[in-house]
Amino acid sequence: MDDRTYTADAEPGDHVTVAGWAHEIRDLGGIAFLIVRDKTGKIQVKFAKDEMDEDLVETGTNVSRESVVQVTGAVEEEPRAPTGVEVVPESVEVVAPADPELPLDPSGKVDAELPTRLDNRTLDLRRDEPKAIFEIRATVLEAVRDYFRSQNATEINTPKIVATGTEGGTELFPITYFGEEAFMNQSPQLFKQLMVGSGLERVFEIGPIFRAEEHNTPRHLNEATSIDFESAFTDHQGAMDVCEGALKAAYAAVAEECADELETLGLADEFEVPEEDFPRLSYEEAIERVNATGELDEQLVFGDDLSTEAEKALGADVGGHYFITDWPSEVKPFYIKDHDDDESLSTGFDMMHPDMELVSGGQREHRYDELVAGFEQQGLDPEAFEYYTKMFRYGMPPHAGFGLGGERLVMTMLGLDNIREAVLFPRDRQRLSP
RNA sequence: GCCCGGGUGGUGUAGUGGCCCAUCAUACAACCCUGUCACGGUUGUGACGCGGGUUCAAAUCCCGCCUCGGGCGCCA
Repeated sequence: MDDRTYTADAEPGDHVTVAGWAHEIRDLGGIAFLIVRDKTGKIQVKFAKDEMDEDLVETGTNVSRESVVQVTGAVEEEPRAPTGVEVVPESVEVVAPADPELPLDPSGKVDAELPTRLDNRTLDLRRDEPKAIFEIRATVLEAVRDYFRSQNATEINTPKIVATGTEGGTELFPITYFGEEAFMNQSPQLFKQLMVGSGLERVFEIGPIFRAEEHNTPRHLNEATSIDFESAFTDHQGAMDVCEGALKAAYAAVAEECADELETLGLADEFEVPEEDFPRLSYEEAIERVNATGELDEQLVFGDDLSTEAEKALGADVGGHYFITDWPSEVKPFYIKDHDDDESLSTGFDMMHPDMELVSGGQREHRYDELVAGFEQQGLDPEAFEYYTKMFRYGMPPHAGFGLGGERLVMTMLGLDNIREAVLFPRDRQRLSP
């Protein structure tokens, strides 16, 4: 089967073997057409009943839809065929038959709802639109990886099974580890920080994170892909620069390499690579701007977190990606450093898409005494994190970084209405299988 | 965690007390059709999430369960 020809590569005059799925069979009486679909597209196979071997015609026109078929024959130019060429078959083999009743219709004549599609993801991904999303997702991940490498960062992989949580706050999935209590990690935060104090200095990781929150929204997952970056000898401004660069690199790569996929998703005309610098609004400016929109019933005051409603009002007002900086210290976790000249303000930042939060980052607290004090202030036991705090006693440089939600990046980039569209097999409150 | 809203053939739907042994599309089966490209035509197959209740009468109203989606909180 290695010598098969992709349907997109079949040229008139070629003698080929194409293999793929029976997309559709149209029997017009004396003539019938079998449409074979593969990764690259579709090609029509013609059966002229009077002129061809009866068994051949029988096999070719009685295949059930979505069966795997292999067709060998001559490729002919044919203006009446959908792609301008068609295969005149010499042999047709049903490699793997499909049951006639399909749980969803890959030809797209009848829509299926998301849960049905996720239950039958394999069949769903025979359709062009979901397939395009994952081709684009792969391009996004490749682009950010290349970008981080160009920024002299080293790719790392940190443990997903851990003894203690990262920030204490969010719910963790407990597991049993050889009889001991353990958890699925909610973030590589602490480990990537340990690495900036190592000889690697500047690192990134693209990997899964696990959060046991029982939220049920179109923008949350219980297993998500986190795109993390952390660097020694930089501050929150430097981290924001890299964050912005990574996001722009992802958009640029998709614009450059995924024209067909964008076309499939109906985004060819509207897709834009952000060119301008992302505005960096301080938290204080942000709440003032939200209040000025008049969209909210109650005015925000300093110290309030931004509600979903507030985020949307601000996003609509700004109209593109932007940062919110200088958050009040108390709303950010202990490992975020406060400003030296104003301890009530942190160096934490969020990067926002007009529709939702994409990134959270900041300069980290690298001073041992302050870090341990931070643990205590948040009611956490520094002893439990000794593996982490200890390393701050042996020369931990100033550093900063961020975490970017991979699925949210793809979701906002493509205007998907549900984050589950951006994961092959999403894990959410209701879904553990497939 | 709190609060809403749903579950009707394989898939997607219509149907708010009798007009429903349930509509339409697609699928599937059979037949007809020599250029389809959502092929077309004829005939047929196939469903009210589960349990209880109200009523002369329940897909439709009520209760419980199961299950799914969404909003908020929180976050990436």
